Amino acid sequence: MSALDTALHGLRALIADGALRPGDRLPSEGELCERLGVSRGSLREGIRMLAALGVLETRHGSGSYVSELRAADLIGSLSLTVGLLPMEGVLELTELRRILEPHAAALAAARIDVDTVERLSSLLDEIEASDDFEEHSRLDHAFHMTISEVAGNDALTSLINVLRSRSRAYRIPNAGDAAQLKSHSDEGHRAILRGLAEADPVAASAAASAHVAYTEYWVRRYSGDYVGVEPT
Amino acid sequence: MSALDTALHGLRALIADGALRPGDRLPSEGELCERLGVSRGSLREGIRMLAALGVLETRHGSGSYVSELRAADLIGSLSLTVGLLPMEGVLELTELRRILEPHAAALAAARIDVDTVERLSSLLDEIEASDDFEEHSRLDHAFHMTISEVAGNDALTSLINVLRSRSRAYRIPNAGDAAQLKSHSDEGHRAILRGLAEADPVAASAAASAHVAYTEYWVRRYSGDYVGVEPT
DNA sequence: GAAACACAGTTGTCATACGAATTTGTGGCG
DNA sequence: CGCCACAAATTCGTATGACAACTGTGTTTC
Repeated sequence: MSALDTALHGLRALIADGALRPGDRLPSEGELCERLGVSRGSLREGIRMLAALGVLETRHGSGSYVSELRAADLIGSLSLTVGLLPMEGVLELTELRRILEPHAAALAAARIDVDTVERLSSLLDEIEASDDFEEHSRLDHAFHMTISEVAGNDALTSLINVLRSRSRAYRIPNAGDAAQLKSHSDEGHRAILRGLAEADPVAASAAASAHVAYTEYWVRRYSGDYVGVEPT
Repeated sequence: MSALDTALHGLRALIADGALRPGDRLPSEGELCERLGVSRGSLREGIRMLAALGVLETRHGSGSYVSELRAADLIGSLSLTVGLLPMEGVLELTELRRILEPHAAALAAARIDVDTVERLSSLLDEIEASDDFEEHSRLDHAFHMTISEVAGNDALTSLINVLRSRSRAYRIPNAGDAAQLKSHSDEGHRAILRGLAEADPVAASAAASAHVAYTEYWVRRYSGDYVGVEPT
């Protein structure tokens, strides 16, 4: 077993066994080196790996701490890497969105309150008025994230966030296509909001499903492997 | 910007910009240190972080390589950490399973062939005959993974695998409860398989949904926050 | 009481050295 | 020529020492 494995599994075991709980501070690097029998370099590599996965957080001059170990945070650690996926991988993720986003919309429809509906509505006003790509992307993201937050499952929200972060990065080069996409997207948003406002999970879910499917259509179209007819 | 950030973002940029593609070997650590202007220690910490996230793979004496960057692999990197989640987090994940597994079952029902149905059936024979916890757990896992593989989306399979790996770890201490769980679980498996064999997505999905819900019932029951009546 | 300071403890970074594994080059042999 | 054995070079793995940067705390000073 390599020194790195020793450090990694040693640290993980400290948490798994309950010796270290969320929020706790780890012993200093020097002490951990002695206890685990590895050099400081190997130990630090192990700490970094767990930090990359969202399990540990290190503060310069203070120490390393066990994170709160929320499912949403661990899932969120993927956001650093999904941006590296090639196009084929993005389609797999879009399929996951097609499952999760309608579900989130249905849950949200059952739980949403009037104030949130109002906030989403004014968000759509802004979106429709915006013609700057960056701003539009930001507002669009806020709209969808608000919905999944209302759904009430943080892990679900985080997962949707990770999945969306990838498709969101694309900018449609053709101006005509971009305008068509925006127009259709605006309609889709209104349809989702109608479902939410009427507390109709089926309608909200169906609208969200159509919305993701439309996104997927454009991803396929620009990734070159599109086969079929244009969506209506 | 810290040296570690420099190394991490430098490496990530090499991949994001296309200078390094899946399968490529990275320049040696010495050369990367010069190019990025950081020490070998800091560089290695960056490499380890990307390795933990499934983006890089290092082979002793040979070099570091860009992974295939499959969505399934990146998602699979979570399996090291989900085992550390406290019980509340597990319930969030079970809710995700309640969304994903029925969907996978529905997809599988539309795509499954006779041979696979036969294989699943004999797998269930083994499961029902088994009374060893470890073996039962392994076979149960094989049954569910086969279904999600048939569904045809590797990212979905990997995600379900990660989510299941957590709930699977629990052993029901009470012998009577364990027997009841197994009996009910066996029935659920047969119901799912019937849906698959009849190529009935709705039936398969409903059976999978009930199966996950039953698991969730036991998780809640043993985590102490169960409120409600027993499932039928 | 509040601000400024000094100090100990901790992580961040670098440089160097050597061990361990792989890859490559080389020479000899059939 | 093809193949094998062996040595050399390359590369990652690990350890050590040193110092900078930062944090938290207690103390001094006004």
